[in-house]
Amino acid sequence: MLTVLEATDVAGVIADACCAPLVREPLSADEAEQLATTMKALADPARLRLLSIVAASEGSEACVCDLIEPVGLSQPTVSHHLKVLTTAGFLERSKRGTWAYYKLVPGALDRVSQLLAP
Amino acid sequence: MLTVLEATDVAGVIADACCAPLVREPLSADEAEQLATTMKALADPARLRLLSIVAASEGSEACVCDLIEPVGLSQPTVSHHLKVLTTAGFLERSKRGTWAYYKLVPGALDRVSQLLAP
DNA sequence: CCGACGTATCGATGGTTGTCAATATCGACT
DNA sequence: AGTCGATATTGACAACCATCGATACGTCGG
Repeated sequence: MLTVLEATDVAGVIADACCAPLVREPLSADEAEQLATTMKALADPARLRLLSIVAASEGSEACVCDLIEPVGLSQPTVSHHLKVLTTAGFLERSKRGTWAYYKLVPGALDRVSQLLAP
Repeated sequence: MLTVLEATDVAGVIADACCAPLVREPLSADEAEQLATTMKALADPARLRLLSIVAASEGSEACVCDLIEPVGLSQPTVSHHLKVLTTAGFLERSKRGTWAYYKLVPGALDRVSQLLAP
């Protein structure tokens, strides 16, 4: 855990006009490692469901208590997955009172999408 | 290993005009499982490098012998990763003589890209 | 101040997976 | 047939990861 990466430069690689980075030229070892880290965050069914539930919520925002029952996992496990998604830059956390709200980071998914195809 | 999925319907989910499936409505357990399987194939640095090398080759095609040295892994390991990518629908294999050529499946990456963002 | 509640962290555990060496398979060439 | 070269499969092992129960942390209401 905790191979971090920043939210705004999803994998340190930018798509140009021609082609997506993946198919333009061979990835370096470092680039591949970073992209893989990002993809790993999306390579889990629980996390994908969490993302989609958050996305479909009011204001693309949901609190942990609303997420536990839909995904059918324990509260610690849900908390863990949310942390992974946050660390990967897909979600951002804001605490209001006792509750923690998770919100989609605008453009984060789009950037990953752009890395794969033009 | 060997949780398969077909090439042409990347995750059994189709993007519509409005939103990508991921952000449109909550994914079902099955949909999430299938999408996760697809993403897992892309969540490894060696496989990403293999994909990018194949993509950057003549005719988006390369034989195994050309891939071993660039990624710096053993031949069996490379063969394994190529199989994973093929099973996931990203590559297709064609044997010519002693050599096995792997080629990008047109549109496969694009479909995954569409699943993540409009 | 104390109990109740929502959330995060910790420790343990079972399952998955990336890797390699060894071996099998298959095609080509003599 | 026999050998060699390219690729795939097998078996084993270490590292990683998803999950849970137990617990700690913070915040609100009495």
